[in-house]
Amino acid sequence: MRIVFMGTPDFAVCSLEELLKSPHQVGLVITQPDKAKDRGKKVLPPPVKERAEAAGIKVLQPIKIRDDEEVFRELEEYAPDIIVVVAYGQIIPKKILELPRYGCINVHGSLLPKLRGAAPIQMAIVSGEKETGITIMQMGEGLDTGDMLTKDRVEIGNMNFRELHDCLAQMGGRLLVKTLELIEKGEVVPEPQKDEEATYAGLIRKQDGAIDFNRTAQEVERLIRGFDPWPGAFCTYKDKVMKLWKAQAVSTDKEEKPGTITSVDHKGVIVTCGTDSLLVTEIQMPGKKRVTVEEYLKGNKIEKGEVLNNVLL
RNA sequence: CGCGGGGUAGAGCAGUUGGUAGCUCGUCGGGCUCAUAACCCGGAGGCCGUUGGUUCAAAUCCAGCCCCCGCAA
Repeated sequence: MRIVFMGTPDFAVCSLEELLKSPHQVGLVITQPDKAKDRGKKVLPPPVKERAEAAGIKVLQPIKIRDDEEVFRELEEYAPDIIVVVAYGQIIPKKILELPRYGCINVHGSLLPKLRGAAPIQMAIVSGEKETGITIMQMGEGLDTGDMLTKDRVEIGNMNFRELHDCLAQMGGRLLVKTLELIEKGEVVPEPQKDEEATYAGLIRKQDGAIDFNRTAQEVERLIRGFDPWPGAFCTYKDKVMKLWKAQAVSTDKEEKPGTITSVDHKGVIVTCGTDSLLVTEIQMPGKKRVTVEEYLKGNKIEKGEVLNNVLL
């Protein structure tokens, strides 16, 4: 099939990669404009752009695809059979959705109708789902509300965000190629989503990583794991921001105020939470690297009885 | 030129009023102990990120470069 690919971050690169390996023909890629990110305010191209250019594919980067006439003309001219959208980052107007013969399909990182929205992978971990997966759907006008075409699932286990992200990205690419095959053969059976079962995972902001020790140790642990490596879960220690990167919930009978450190040794630091306690084993202070608590203690001191505070926002 | 912290022994840190480098852990050897991620004794291990400058003398002062990290986006 003649395909137009729309996507932006690493997550989308996997799908593009699989398409390039497949017999399908990707003739045009649309991605977000280059943005100033990172230290030193460097302007960097989105990962999908880099990969597409390496493959010699034409790349368009409209500021607002919604009312970009030129992009629409290019699309008409290329006349794709289908448009594949993976984490593109902009709302796609109806006239583009309806342009290709098979319309637009989207690779989404959750088992719809659960976790519609921008950050399904992090939120699958944070909200404590046992399993999640990939859903490929026919795009409609609503937010991730289109009919579901195919699904693939995976157990979350103890994966952190990075691990689950990479896992789903690859799974998405493979399922995408398989789905295109089914579409060509006319073997897909679109299944409507049950709106009443829908949940949402909105854009994550940096401050969502603020830890609240009044919550249960399990919840805090999931926040740490689900936001690793970005944006990270953090609190304050001695008036500095401390990020927690690895921890596990442990049961206790202590009655300390949440945030209180009740034990410090080479295995880690035990912090009281609203329910149960958290054994923290890997941390990071500002300007420093991530280190295990064991390493941190070789050159620094943490005293029993000190308190980790919630960051005040 | 977005703001800021940092590169010192395998690891984490101290040392910056310039004067031949120190702590904790680890490691190696020995001892103690029923036992030990415990304790005691002893040893090895650093061209102090890199290049150049100031100086009798630089980890320490000055300039450039490389790399790591926090914030902000």
